[in-house]
Amino acid sequence: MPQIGGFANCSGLKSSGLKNFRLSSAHAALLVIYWLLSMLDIQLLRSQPEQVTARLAARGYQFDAAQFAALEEDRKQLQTRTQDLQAKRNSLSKQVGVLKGKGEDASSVLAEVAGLGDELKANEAALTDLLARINAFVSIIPNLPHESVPVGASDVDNVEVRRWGTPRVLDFEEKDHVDLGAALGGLDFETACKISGARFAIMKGAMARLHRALAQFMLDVHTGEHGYTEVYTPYLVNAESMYGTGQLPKFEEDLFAVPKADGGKFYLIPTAEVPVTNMVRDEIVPLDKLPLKWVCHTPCFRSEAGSYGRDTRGMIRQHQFDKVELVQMVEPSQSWEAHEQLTRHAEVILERLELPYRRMALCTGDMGFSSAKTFDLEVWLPAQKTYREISSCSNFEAFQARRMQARLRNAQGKNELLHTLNGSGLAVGRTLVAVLENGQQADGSVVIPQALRPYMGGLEVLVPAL
RNA sequence: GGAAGCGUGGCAGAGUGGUUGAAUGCACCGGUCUUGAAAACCGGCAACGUCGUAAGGCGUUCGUGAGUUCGAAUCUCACCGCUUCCGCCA
Repeated sequence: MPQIGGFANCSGLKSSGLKNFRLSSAHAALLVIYWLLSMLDIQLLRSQPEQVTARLAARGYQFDAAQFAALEEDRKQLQTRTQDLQAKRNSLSKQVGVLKGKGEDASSVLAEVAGLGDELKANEAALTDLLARINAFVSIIPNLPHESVPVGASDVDNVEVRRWGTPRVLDFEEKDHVDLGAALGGLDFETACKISGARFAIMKGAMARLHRALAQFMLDVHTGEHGYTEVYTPYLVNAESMYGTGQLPKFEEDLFAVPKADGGKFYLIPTAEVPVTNMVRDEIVPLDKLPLKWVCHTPCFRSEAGSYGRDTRGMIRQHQFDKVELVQMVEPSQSWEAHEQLTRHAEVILERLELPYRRMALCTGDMGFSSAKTFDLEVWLPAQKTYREISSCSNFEAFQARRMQARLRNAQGKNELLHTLNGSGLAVGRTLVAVLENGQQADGSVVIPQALRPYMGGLEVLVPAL
């Protein structure tokens, strides 16, 4: 089993100064700038602003190159000046030590260094402030799309890459999973609404078991056949982790937060991507441990702010849903091959479950913030007579790794950022929906896919209660 | 919850105000020797940032942050984490 040196040591280390990302002190800001500067390579922003601007424009982000250049100009000047002053102070202080060591008078040197104090302090403060502004500017820039990503503005410009399976032609009026679930007596949204609110579900009996069976099945395939190591992680994480994978600082409103007694807060994970990917934060992974391949089954919590009115019926869009997540950390040269493999790993689940799907290459305008390229897998839902997203498989290249300072030691003994990838393999709730709707029969019963039957005690059909 | 202690480089472990970015050992890399390997010996070996075409210079970092000081791994305060003992609970 892969092990990463030292990550058991969870003592907070460099990160606790970043709490809530409020740059409350000079040093915190310096740390942010030194450790986490940008999700994009800052050198690239400096050396090729035109290309960066063009590529970001393709995904609908307006990069203000002129403002960045101005900030950089100021930064360069201030930083040089500050470091000169620091160097002077250091060397004079050393002289004091030498003189005192020899028992000589150091008062003239002391007077000289005292004169530096105010200017140095002012410069340091100004630099801290400027670096914080640059960081704020740069940390909300999304990743650059890979050159193979189709250019487009929204989901209508996504490109279908392949298609598997043929939707059944039903000779009866199809039901959606809500009606099927109600008739089967296993899906209950009303009671869930009473005890929690909208966008929650209760599953009972064989339905609950089917849900569990799906997760078990997925885990078994990924661990047994695809070479992933199962991992169990916290569901509550700190702000640094959310920052590392890119949910913060930009998307706080999508998250649920839990206050802590000390005034800080935990965030509920919106996906296992967050805890799993952050396992390598501030780590340097030896080459021979790569690739790291993790599979993780967790609940996911999303506020769904801004999606009022969308998918309000049924289990498609919930505040809480289960997902089996695939995560890989690989050498940079391997990440595109890994992206294809990881996507296949998710597709295999759909095929084993006999669910028709298609693979979509997301266009530049529809991709997530951190992604360099994303394939969505969409499963056929008979009741909606359309394909709906059930998995999203992304290569982030070094984007997340840069923020997390997740590195590998290469063959030359040098540290370099590794590449991170992840994908749903699959979203369990939506898979349940797909199994119900695709397996339905005229009498409202649902045929359980062969692959799941061992997990259902041999049960072949879900039958409506009379 | 009460008491005590600890947090230094990949690891172990020195270091209590002044060329200490940090002794020493292990690990690792290169070399000598050897038919080959081991051993022995010699040499090298932190990260990040920044300036520079480069060579290299400079800055920051000893759990995190704030302070004292001309100067902090070393002193003060707060916080985080870990260990041990007692209590409590399973």
